[in-house]
Amino acid sequence: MNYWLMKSEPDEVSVDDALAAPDATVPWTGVRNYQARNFMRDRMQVGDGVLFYHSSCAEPGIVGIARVVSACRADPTQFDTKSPYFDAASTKDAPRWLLVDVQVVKKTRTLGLPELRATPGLEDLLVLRKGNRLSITPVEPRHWRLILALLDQQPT
DNA sequence: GCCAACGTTGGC
DNA sequence: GCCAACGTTGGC
Repeated sequence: MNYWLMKSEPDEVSVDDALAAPDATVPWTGVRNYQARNFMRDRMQVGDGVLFYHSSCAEPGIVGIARVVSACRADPTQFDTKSPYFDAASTKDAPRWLLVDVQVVKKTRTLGLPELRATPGLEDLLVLRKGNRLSITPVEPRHWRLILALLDQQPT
């Protein structure tokens, strides 16, 4: 059992969009970074915990708890010529890009970056590190526990 | 819109 | 394999 933080731009897929989907489950399309892909391929397992994070928006931060509900498989958008995620160099025999299905367990309050940064014990959370751009990052169990506790409290 | 940080590409 | 140029991410 591992824990992850997964970024989504709410303009594309917000936590509300995911909640509105059948079974509150969405295919995590559009990962086009090898390190993030390899996390899904090599280390993610069904049942892993996920922090649903909104990026590139007015209030970036954690907005929900989710879980991984499928093994990784080929991301169909890489074969869709009309998709911004189309990759002409990928083939169906050897798909380059993968996805997993993610199910929202519950929407939470927005735990924004300033509050995350101000929380003792989260200094090493990868998403807070300067220059971090990875859309999928592993989350330490102690960070996971701390964040879940924070989400149950009022903003500080 | 700006820009720092990082990833990718491609010439050599 | 090196590394400069370029593209992307994402907070502000």
